[in-house]
Amino acid sequence: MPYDPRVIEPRWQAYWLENETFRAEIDPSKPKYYVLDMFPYPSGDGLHVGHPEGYTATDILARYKRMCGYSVLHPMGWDAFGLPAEQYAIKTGTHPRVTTRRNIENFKRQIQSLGFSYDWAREIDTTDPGYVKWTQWIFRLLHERGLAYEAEVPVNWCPALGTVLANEEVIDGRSEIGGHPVVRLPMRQWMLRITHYAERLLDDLDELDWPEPIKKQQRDWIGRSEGARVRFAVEGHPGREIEVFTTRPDTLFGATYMVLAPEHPFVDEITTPDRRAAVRAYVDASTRKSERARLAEVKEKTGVDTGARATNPCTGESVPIWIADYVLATYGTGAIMAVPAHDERDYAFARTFGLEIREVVSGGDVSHEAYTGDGIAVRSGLLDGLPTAEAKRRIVAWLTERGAGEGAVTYKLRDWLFSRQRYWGEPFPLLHFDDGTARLLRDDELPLLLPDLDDFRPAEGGGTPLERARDWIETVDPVSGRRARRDPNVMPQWAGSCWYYLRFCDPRNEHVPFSAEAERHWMPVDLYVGGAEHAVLHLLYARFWHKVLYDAGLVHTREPFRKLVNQGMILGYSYRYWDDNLEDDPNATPRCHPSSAVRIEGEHVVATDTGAEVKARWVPLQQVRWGPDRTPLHPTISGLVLEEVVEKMSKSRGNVINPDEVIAEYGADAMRLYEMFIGPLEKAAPWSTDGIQGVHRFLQRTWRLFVDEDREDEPLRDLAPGPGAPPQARLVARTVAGVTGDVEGLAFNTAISKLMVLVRDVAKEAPLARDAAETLLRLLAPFAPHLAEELWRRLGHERSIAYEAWPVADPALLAAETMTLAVQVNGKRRDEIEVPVDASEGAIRAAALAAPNVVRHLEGRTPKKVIVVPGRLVNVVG
RNA sequence: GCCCGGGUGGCGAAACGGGUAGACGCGGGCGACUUAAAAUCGCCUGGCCAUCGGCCUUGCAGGUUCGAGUCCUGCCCCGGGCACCA
Repeated sequence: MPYDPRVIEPRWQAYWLENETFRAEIDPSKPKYYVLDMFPYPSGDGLHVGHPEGYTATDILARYKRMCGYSVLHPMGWDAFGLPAEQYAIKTGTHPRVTTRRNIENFKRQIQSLGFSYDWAREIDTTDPGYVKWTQWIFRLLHERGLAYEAEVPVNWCPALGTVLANEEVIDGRSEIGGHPVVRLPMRQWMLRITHYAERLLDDLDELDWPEPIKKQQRDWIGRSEGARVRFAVEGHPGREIEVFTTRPDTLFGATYMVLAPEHPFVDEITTPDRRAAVRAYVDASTRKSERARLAEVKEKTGVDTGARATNPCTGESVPIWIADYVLATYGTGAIMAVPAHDERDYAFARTFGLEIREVVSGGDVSHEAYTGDGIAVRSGLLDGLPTAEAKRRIVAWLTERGAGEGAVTYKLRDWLFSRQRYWGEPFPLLHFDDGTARLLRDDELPLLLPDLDDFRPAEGGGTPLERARDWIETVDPVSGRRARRDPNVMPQWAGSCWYYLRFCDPRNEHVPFSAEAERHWMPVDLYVGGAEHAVLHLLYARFWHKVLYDAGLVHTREPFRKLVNQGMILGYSYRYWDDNLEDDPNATPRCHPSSAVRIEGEHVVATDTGAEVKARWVPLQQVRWGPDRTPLHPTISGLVLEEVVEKMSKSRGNVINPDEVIAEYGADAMRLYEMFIGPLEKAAPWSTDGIQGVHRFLQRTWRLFVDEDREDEPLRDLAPGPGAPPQARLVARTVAGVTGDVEGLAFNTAISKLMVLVRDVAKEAPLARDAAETLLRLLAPFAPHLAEELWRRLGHERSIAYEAWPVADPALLAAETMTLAVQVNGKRRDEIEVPVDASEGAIRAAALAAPNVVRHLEGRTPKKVIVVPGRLVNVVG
């Protein structure tokens, strides 16, 4: 039979499942390796070709490590709470549980059809009551440790989604999901005190083998600033002091006014009667203003004078106190000392309102811009003549001595807003009483499950969906018999993904979230692969929970993920043209234009000939007609040339590739191979329908290397016993060494190219030897496991190839007898020489100078210098 | 605006401490097999000039070096992150 993945792949997938080939077991005699994928949200669209990229990479490594003798933990599960199932429920009335179950089944079928070596006995679903129980248990732990609290905070309210969002989920004043407008509103919410862990979250990044840009993003997000807190007495309000945070205490002598955030608690109290109306109007306006509106006005500073004044602790000078929304209530102390000469924002503000700009650090020209660099302190009393660093030290000591301030560290990181006004999430495991107290549920009361609803919209009057379940919300505490209310909020989707990697260690435990034994054996995760979009969100939250669990003695490592790799996105080719049917009228007969006949004019795109505005249209990949020279053409409009664009796959662009179709046509092994061959794992690259042909041919060629398709009964080819001819054995050894190095370095694309060379050349000169054949299959097994298993079986092996030993290259075979050296004359390659590997430098030099093209290019000159680079080349300078 | 990545053939890419630029694959060309096509196999395929051969070429312009895709300086373009954080 010719190579037919449709027959052999399902057969081996069934074999692996039946035999539990990939069951992970604690085996103290072996080193362990935990290789983890970021588990997916099982969406209704099913898998797209982007998912299997990371999954294939981790699978290759898992299979490789098993063959190297590791006990490998390689699990898969579902991050199954989330918005889409809930929105689908609102539209159709289908319970999210039903949608979720259906989507999981589809995802699982698709993932299994790729032949990944997951231990399915460890499958996790974050919506499963057996999992929710422990997510709630960990929330209780956070609460017990003082890390969960309720607070009335200004939140990011998204009216379209009907919920609040974490700061991290708001991009440019719009929701990350859907791009809906977000406004600031004060609301009572659950918060997690991630800020308590800011320092450790920052410091422990150093020990992690993560991409530097990701670490930097986390460092920037945490945003540590070193400086000082300084207290300014408010005049006429004895005992009242405004505390500010500054990174430049050395500029204190240049503080010519102060600014409070409009939300600052002192505003009402200190505002003078004549300023009250103006201040109140400004505060009202700025609370109503959306984050987006505030952002749009960054260049124009606004603010009002409160009429109050404060005393500069250094100069004793009286300075005015203003309020302005360029000072953020949520950072530092919500108040600043303004030093317009040395801060760009204060400078702009001072210019707008005619406030004094006083230079206290030399080095710039403050008459036309703020000078923010270091310099020598001037007009600063005790600091005069000191460089910036020294001046900072001196003034902090001075302030500390007088009790007017002290050195301080501040972070940009805010506490984590942890409640959502939604249905499909984990309920908070506690009861609220009328007196404002609350009781966390005990172990035997967990999990607290969601009530059933048939309407999942927010309740009337601004309530959450859960408030529709009156008899669930209104209850009686079985412990005290008191009337109680359940919390109407649910946890955000991040909750489940904050600890799933721990549950994978011991997924069916009913008594604890995971046993100490399992955690101690498997943790930390040795390799974690997923998309870079989780750089701050998931990865920061999970690290935070992990540290809390560490402090509680439940895990033994400070960090959960030792090595992190971000796979690049798989992009798609889309095909574009333009028409003037701006209203999308289905009955219109629009004028169509190729991209070569339009131009961009500001925000709009117009046709070059008429100047009429046009709109982009996409032709789905399957409908594109191919002209001569592979020119993409519109399927029906003759002569309309389409523009090929590489972009993110999306339904609207018609460039989505369905893995099911790829597998049906080429098989899972080809799909796996192509996903890896397309380029380096970390890099984004477009999926090419032609490209997969190349790896498919490689698999067919491999098949024919073993199976004689020309004969009627298609037998296995005769294999020469033993290691084969020396050149063959050397090629095999070189490939073993190369592929091993590439796999260790996650360079799967080059590993595959080396396998291609091996298959191409291994039987070129001599018939295939048995040792070479078996080594080839073992090298291929992690990449194309179905084909490798099938041929391994046909070679007469009873057991799966999955636990065969990974081959080791014989060093004797790696060493060649002669080597070819390039010879350059004045840096340009002119000839090459063949010399024994152990040739002396003198012999190499002589051979190089004797090479015909070298003689010719030297034109009789005596070489000034001959550089011999061992094993590489010779450069003759003359 | 600031901070990260990244620019190498028609395309995806390779080149691991500066040492033969373009491995491997796609696409393309030529040939073999075939009544024919597909499949398969073999050869060629960075550009320019050419008889031997030579010149140019890793976004652009410089520099260091016997030698630069790789190191340094300045600039251009693309992708991502942050965005009044005092």
